[in-house]
Amino acid sequence: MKHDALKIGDLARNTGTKVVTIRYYEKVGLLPPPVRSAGNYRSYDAAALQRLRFIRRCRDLGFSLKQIQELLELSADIERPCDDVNEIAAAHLVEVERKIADLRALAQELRLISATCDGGGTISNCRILEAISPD
Amino acid sequence: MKHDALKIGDLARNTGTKVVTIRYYEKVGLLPPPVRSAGNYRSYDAAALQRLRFIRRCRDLGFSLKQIQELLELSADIERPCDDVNEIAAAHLVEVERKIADLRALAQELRLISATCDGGGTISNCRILEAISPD
DNA sequence: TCTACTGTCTATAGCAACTATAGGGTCAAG
DNA sequence: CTTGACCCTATAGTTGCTATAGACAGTAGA
Repeated sequence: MKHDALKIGDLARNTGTKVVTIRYYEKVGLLPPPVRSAGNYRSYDAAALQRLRFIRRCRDLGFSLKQIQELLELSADIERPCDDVNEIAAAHLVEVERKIADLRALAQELRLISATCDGGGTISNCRILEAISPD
Repeated sequence: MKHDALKIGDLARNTGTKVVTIRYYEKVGLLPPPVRSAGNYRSYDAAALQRLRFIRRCRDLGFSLKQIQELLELSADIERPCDDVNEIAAAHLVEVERKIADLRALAQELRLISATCDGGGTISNCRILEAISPD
């Protein structure tokens, strides 16, 4: 008795993923092709659900599909040192922190630029465009 | 005497843009097609250089090509109210600030996850993978 | 049983903002 | 007159999906 035969739509609802996205994950090799029902429908088991949940969680954490692929491969090989996982996470953190720094500088500049607008003028004497223009 | 006949490579060096990217900007309508030399080379004038500088500056500020297109169209019409420009800049700022907030939450979670690693273990008891896994 | 409706299937094209590659033509210097 | 740096077009690839078309599967009501 297969109590856990899930259709793609069930998987989608259970993980907050769109059906097309699940098929896309399969195409790029993140999800293994599941068995098919008599009517050629994809039929998933609990392991697939678990795997997709992991993928989605990683996506929420900002990992790229490639990084997730690596994490999944690592996690399949229980002999591998844990440090490999930590390395991926740490590298990602560095990247995220760099992005934050960039965006903060950006926001500051945008605030300055916006502050130069006294409103009511026309483009011909727009201070914002001046501020954006180089030189 | 055309003192300002620039080839695409000159434009590239002067703006820190790759040659292919300049051609791409032309294809998508951000840069007008320039006149061509006898040998069919693109020949730019100072105005084109100025325009490309503006585009690159906006890209640095994180504006999308579509937003830049709007800004360029606005700036061509000197009668338009300046508020239109401010609106684009303000909307962009909101977006950037939202992105920063998201990334900060993310970084915090990644730091927590990474902190659970005591190193030297194997995947079989990897705390990071546990931390990432949903449920 | 028919029919309507929802869900699923494949395959293809599109999005942003480029980057890379192939296969050629142009131009200045040695 | 050949080498090398530059330029040309056109096409395909990248990331992570989303959208669309046209067809089949399964279910519930009339």
